[in-house]
Amino acid sequence: MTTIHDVAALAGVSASSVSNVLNGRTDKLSAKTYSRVEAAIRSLNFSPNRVARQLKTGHTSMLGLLVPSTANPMYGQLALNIEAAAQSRYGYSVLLGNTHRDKQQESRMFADMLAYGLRAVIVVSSLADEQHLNEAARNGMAVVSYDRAARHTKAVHLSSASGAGARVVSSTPLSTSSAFLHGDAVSMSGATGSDDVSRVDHISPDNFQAGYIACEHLIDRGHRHLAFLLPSATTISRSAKIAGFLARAEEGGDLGAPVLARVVKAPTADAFGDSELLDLGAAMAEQIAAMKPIPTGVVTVNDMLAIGLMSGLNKLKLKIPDDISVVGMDGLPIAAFVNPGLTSVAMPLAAMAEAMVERVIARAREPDLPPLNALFETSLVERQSVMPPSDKDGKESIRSC
Amino acid sequence: MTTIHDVAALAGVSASSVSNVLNGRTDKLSAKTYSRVEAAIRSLNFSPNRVARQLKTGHTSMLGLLVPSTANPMYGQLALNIEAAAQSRYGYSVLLGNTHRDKQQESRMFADMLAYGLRAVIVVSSLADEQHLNEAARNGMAVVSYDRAARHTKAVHLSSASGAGARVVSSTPLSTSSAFLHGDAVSMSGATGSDDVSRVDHISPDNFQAGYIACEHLIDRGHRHLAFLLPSATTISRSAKIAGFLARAEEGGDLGAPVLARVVKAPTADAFGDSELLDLGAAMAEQIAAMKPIPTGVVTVNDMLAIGLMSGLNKLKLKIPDDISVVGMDGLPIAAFVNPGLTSVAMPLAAMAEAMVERVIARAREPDLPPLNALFETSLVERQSVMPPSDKDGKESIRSC
DNA sequence: ATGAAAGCGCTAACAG
DNA sequence: CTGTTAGCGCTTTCAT
Repeated sequence: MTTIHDVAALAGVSASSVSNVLNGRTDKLSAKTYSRVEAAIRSLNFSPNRVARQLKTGHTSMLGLLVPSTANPMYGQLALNIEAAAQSRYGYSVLLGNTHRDKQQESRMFADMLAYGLRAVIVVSSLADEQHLNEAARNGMAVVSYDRAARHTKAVHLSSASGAGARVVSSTPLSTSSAFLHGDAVSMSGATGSDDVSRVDHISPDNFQAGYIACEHLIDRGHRHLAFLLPSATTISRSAKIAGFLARAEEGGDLGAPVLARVVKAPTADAFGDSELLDLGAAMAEQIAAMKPIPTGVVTVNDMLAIGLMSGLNKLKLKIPDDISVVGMDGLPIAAFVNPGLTSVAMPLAAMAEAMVERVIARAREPDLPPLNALFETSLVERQSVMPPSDKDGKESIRSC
Repeated sequence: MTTIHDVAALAGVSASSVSNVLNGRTDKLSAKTYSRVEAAIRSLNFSPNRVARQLKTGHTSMLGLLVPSTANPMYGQLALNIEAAAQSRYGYSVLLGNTHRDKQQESRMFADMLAYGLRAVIVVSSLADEQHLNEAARNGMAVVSYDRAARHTKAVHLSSASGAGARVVSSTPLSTSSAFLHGDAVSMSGATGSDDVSRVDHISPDNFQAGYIACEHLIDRGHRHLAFLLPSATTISRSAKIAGFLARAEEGGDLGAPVLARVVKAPTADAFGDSELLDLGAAMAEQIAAMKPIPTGVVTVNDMLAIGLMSGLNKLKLKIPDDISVVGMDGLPIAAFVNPGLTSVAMPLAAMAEAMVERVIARAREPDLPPLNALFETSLVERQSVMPPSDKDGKESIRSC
């Protein structure tokens, strides 16, 4: 391995001069020395050892990324977007960890990253508890958390360098029943005192809004018997989605027609992780089918679950959307290619990815930034999995061939 | 940040003793000193700085992973499996890079990883050219390449620690027309002399076999007009799949009935990457529909392309499998959940991931290992996207309701 | 404008 | 058994 000293020797200067060239300190060298050193660097094809540099400066261009599972296309896509933004805009590389939403693993990975000298990590929604995140932040990590609705958010506009129309909204516009959200979110800080302000930044789709929109779409199409489907593990984002869903349901249909809205969770014993959402959705079809009255419209907490559910329902001879309408959340590309195409609430993934990268790097540089809680707008993308219910009770309809 | 010296001070010993404890050199310390140091470590919650350690030893527990795009569930899954194996079996972390099959990016990422002191990287099939991989290997990297069929393979049995039934076969059993494979693969080494033995290890599904199996399945079901669909960019693995496909087609059907087999590539101008395979498949439906005679069975180079294709065909009023049968390759979980379920040639992903991790770490430790070329068996998983053709010419059939 | 020297936190001879 | 010493490759005062 060629070192800075080899370059120095070849150029006939000292190591410090080479270092100065490497760091672009044009002012500290004569033009001729500078170019002589440059030539030496090129001719040796020298590239400085980042480890040595990091040991000296304490800085590294590496950022941590913790997701539940890259096997879930949602997180695969997110990882792609984050890596692209980090790489192209800041020259950062990403160290990846799959947490499976396991707190042990997550903590261990944080520790690893800390030991590697990383100062910036992006974490995707783990369980409700946020203590380990705060701890990492206290240890000098810049951490931005994805998919955790903030508690008391004011409208915020993100001054993104790319500024690509990423609009950030507060959760209040839809706050009709935001007490639900807040009531639930109270448990978020766990044991920490209420004034132990979180040192982690939050960037998230507006999950309350997503639940609200999904529910509203079904109601607008005439559905009155609704269900919200999710895995057993509770997360902040899932709670917010439920809250939005229920809030809209409470508002009722036309002329205040009552809407029956139920939340159905997988059995707590379910052994499905984020890599097995499809199987879980399929398995839960029976649970839906057994409900009385059977819901005519169901919204799922994410697209993979919806796709699994549709398949399971199909096996049970329940047709989508004829017998049951389904709306997912995520807006995955693949959702357009299942049959029928899945109507879904899309999240602005690329914009959020950029915002997270920008933010985590900014905070690593400037730890005393005021905390950010940014909620990104979601939007409904309509496909073929929703239609009006065949009759008011959601009984199976008779269709002619 | 607490250092080894803080620990040493607290325990009343020297830094070296602490170091010895950290590295488990029980023999070099008295039992009592050892436990005193351990106590100090615990009480300070000390964790050694890996950067400093790496600078000193030259070793890091980080491995590089280069994939085309984690947005393709195939690679998202692979990333998950690799990270899991690396982490749980060796305590390694994974530095991720999305290459988009771009040689520039790939080379830059290799350089980055080298600068970070990584000594092990796993790369997924980039374009045909392998020079940059060899160069990295020459620079002291252990590189294992995924999804590149080896040229002159002898049967190899992988002595995997997990040994979970991962059977490794050579490509020769199916070599009826392996000349095709070899002829194509000749371009693989590019400008390097033939004796410049590749220093990179190869682990791959048996792509020739996969193509062969897919074709055979269609032929067995009575199809005689076949097509093989793929993106414009040529890779080693794609060539091998085509070769297997054509080889089986040449063998013909029952009693030597001739089989018409055509290869259809996306227009070279296509702007679709690994993140847009679904769209590409959908877009290529027209190409298929316009073929004369129209194929009754098509196999695609991967599942995402197949799923896109089915959707596109569907829009063209061509029913799957009634009008056209489709078989994909990869065996993605999601393929079971589209409608109809996609018949696909599955690759033993987890086993390959483990083999790659094991191998890349082994070679990093022992650079002079003989090169490995392991081909893993593929297998057909039947779902609902294949049925016998409705008539010999593949004309659209009339179905009664 | 340039170089000498110190040191980031750790490990590994080598002495004692 | 334990401590002293040197040094991994780089950056950064501080003299010159």
